[in-house]
Formats: sequence, C-alpha cells, structure tokens
Amino acid sequence: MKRIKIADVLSGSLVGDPIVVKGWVRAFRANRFIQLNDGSTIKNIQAVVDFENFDEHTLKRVTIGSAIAITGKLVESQGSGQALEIQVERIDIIGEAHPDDIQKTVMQPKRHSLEFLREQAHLRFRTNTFGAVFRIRHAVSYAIHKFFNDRGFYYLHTPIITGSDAEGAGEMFRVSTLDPKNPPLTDDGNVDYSQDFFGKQVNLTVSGQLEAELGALALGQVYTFGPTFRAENSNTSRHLAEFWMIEPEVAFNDLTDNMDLTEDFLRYIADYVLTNCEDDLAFLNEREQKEQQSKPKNERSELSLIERLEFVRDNAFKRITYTEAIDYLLRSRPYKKNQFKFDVQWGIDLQSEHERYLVEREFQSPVIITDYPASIKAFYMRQNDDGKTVAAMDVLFPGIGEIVGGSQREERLDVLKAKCADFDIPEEELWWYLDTRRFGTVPHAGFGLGFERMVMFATGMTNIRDVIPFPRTPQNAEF
RNA sequence: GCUUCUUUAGCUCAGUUGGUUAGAGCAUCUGACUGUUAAUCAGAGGGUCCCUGGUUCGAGCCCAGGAAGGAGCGCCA
Repeated sequence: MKRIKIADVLSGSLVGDPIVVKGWVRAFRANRFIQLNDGSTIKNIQAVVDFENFDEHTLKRVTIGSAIAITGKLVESQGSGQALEIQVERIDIIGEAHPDDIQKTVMQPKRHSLEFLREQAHLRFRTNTFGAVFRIRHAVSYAIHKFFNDRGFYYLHTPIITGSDAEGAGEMFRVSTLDPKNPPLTDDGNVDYSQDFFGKQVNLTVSGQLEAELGALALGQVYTFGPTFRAENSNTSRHLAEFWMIEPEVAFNDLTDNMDLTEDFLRYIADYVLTNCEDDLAFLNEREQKEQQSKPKNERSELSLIERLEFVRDNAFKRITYTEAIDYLLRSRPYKKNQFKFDVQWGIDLQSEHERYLVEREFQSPVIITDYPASIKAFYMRQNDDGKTVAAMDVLFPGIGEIVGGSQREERLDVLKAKCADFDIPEEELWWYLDTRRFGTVPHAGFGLGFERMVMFATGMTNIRDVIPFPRTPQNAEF
C-alpha cells in the first residue's frame, strides 16, 4: 500500500479506509497513543495501539524520534483532542532512536530555548516551531515568485561571483584559488591577481541590482532572488553574512510607481501567508502570545502576529519625505525631553531609535520615507530637482526596521557620470552600466527586500538566525 | 567593532557571609496504571560548577586573563 501524507489524511475523507502513514514519533502516551508527524503539516496523527494484543518487542522500539510506518484503519476518534485517528493493525520500525541519545538532543520532549535549538540546527526541523517556520519560509518564497510571475516579471539570475566592487553596499568576501600561503606577487609586492582563476580580483555578490537594471532595460520588468553576501562584522539579531535578497527592477517606473509596487508586493505576501499557512501561523501566534505573557506590560507588542499581518494586508502604508520625518522627530516628545541618543537635524542618517519612534510611536504602521539627502545614499539614485535630495525610499516595519530599500535610478548619463566622480567610482569599472544610459536610456526604479527579514515578519521570530536553516554569522559557519 | 548581561545535571534554573555529602522542575530509566492530549503515581540513575591561573586552612561563590552565547548599538537588507 502506498503511503499517504498526514496532511492529506487529515484533510481528506478516508474514514473507514485502510491506510499507511510514515513519519517520526513525537509522543507515545500510555503505551496506547502514538503521535506521528511527517512534516506535511504541523498536526500529528494519533495512532491507537491495542497494546494488550500487540507484540511487546515492537512497541518497545516505538520511541520518541524514531521513524515508523503505521498500517491501519482511519476512524473517527473517541477522544476529544482530535477528530480522526488510526486503529493500528501493523507497525514497522524504519529507523530506531535510542532514548538516552534522544535525551541529549532538541527532540527531548520538552520546551527548549531558541539558543539551544540553534546549537542543533540539524535537528531543530523536527520541532513544531521550526517546522512551522520553514514551511512558512517556503510559502513566502513561492508567493514572491508567484507575485512577480503573475505580473509579467522575468526571474533574472544575476552572478554570485562578481568582479565589480562598485555597489558600495558593504564589505565583500574575496573569491580566489591562489595558494594563500604563497600567492604570486607583482613587482611592487602586492598579490598578483592577474594569475588568479578569473585573471582579476573577484568577490561574492553584495547585490544583483546593477545587473538587474541591465535586464530591466530590455526585458521591461525583472526580479532577482538569490543569495547575497556581506562580510560586515555585524553582531545583531537582524544581520547575516549570507542571506537571500529579492530585487525587482522596472523600466519606465518612477518613485511613486516603485512605492505602489512595493506596497502591493508586501501586502500580497502577507495575504498569501494568512490564507495558505493557517495552521502554522496559528501555532506561532499562540507561541508568541505565551511568550508575551511572561514579559512586562510595556514591552508587549500591541498586535499579535496574525493581527500584524492583517494590518499590512489591509492598510495603506504611511508615506512621508525625509524632510517631513525630520520635522516629526524635532516635534517629538523624546526629542524635546532629550531622550534620543543621537542628535536630529536635516542631513543625518536616521538612527534605529528615530526609525522606531516613527514606526512604533508616531504612526504605528509601516512607514515609507522618501527623498533622502543625496550624501547619505548610493551613487545610482536619481537626483531630485532640488539638487539636495535623491528619489530614494525606505520601508520601515515595526520590530524589524528597514525591510525594503529602493529608489528611482539615475538615468541621465551626464548626471550619473558626475555622481561617479563625486563618489570616487572610476567610470572604467562601470562602463557596462553607463552604456545602458547611452543607448535608449529610460527612467526606471526598483527595490531590494531582505528575504529573511520578510520571513521574520511572517513568523514573528525575533532573531534572524531562526528563520534561515543554517545561519552564517561572524565566527559561525557550523553545519 | 563597541556596550552590557550570562555560563552549575540532557534542558531551564536556584545555590545564603567563602565552610562538611552542590539542589529543584522538566527530561531519561525501572515499576504501577491504562482513552491519553505537556498523561498520572512511586522509585532510581545522572555533575570537568565554561577554561587557565591566583588569593585562602578552605572557592560554585572573591580576583585576573581567556572562550562561548544572548541583548543593545554601529554598518545594512
């Protein structure tokens, strides 16, 4: 008989049928009730053993964490905790798990701290929490592809190894096949990268944006969705050295079009998760509520996980300019009471405390801040007519901070070349990028979304290391 | 990179002014019970008190250095 996934057993109408399910034992209570999970859903199926008439040796091997196949009849449950259960006719042990060993792992049947679970990232998939997180991570990933595909975007694969270091997005990891102990040297004593694999110095990508622009200026609308690397020594709950980024780029879009696209996109993902991940969301929602109860009242978030997703789905984001944001901050209570650690004045880069004030206190909703001072933004952002600001936008989410950063790109060749000079970027390095401004240049815009930050928002997890299977952070590349 | 907190049983933690044999809950094992839902009841086993050095008659506790982890900040997505 072919195995049926537990998700299909629970959603189907197979009562009375003989079935086979396979999975891992989560609990075996009273020598009678086996809770089996196969990853297809957060729910377990209960299998009821008539142990008085069953081979004792086999039952002894049904331990927590072991993999078994159950053959039996699906019936309506006599107990109150579940609608359906399996009357066991036969148990086959597929893979044993010894309790003494299991006890040392995260499969030990009790609540664990997220830190302990992180130390056993290879086994944490077996827990309810991480099962839910990674099913939702998949759903978000699929929703992103579906959103763009349904709107006629093309998925563009930009390179992971790149020779361009002009993005200015951060420190990069060098890629080389040279002997680190004895590299070839040039006459002046530097490493001679002309003898390296690519004949030049190359790095892991920090952004696919510049290449995505090249695609957009022919295909019209494209997006990238791939791994991204930053060698920054960032030790926070919001940064990874290896993360996934989504970067759409659209020809003929201006900043307002860009904001509209961003809002549609974020709302779509929120809606997709709400309608397709009900069980996992309900579990994470309850988990968060329990955790909130142990916190002091002033630290609790006002909305639950599900309410936050509904809020994003149902409400327009607040849109303000950088200049307005500064005005709000200057009129704010914490500013007047001298509670900000960093000073507020036009021209500063907004600090976390400022962004948090605007999102969590002033507006209590996602906020899009636009038109930042040119001096604190990247060279490719389009200069506004005032000469001081650029057509940039940052989307700020409560609890997460900057989730999206984007801009209208500078399409005017002369302005862009002047910007390169201002930022000390040699034109020779970006000849291919500048070429697009020579041949039928058009206004265009795009944004970058940190995938893991979106998954944090969708799951309510507060540490980014808990939404990627195997996190890469400074001093940690285990598994 | 900076600030700060933490490190004691498999896990989460308590451990008094420096004093004899380091505790609890959960988990595990054994037994009892058997329609359980974090099952229940009884019993048992389980310790490099993060590491190195120092002070002291005596250190889980005090001092110095180091390591690992968390939170916050900076950089950013």
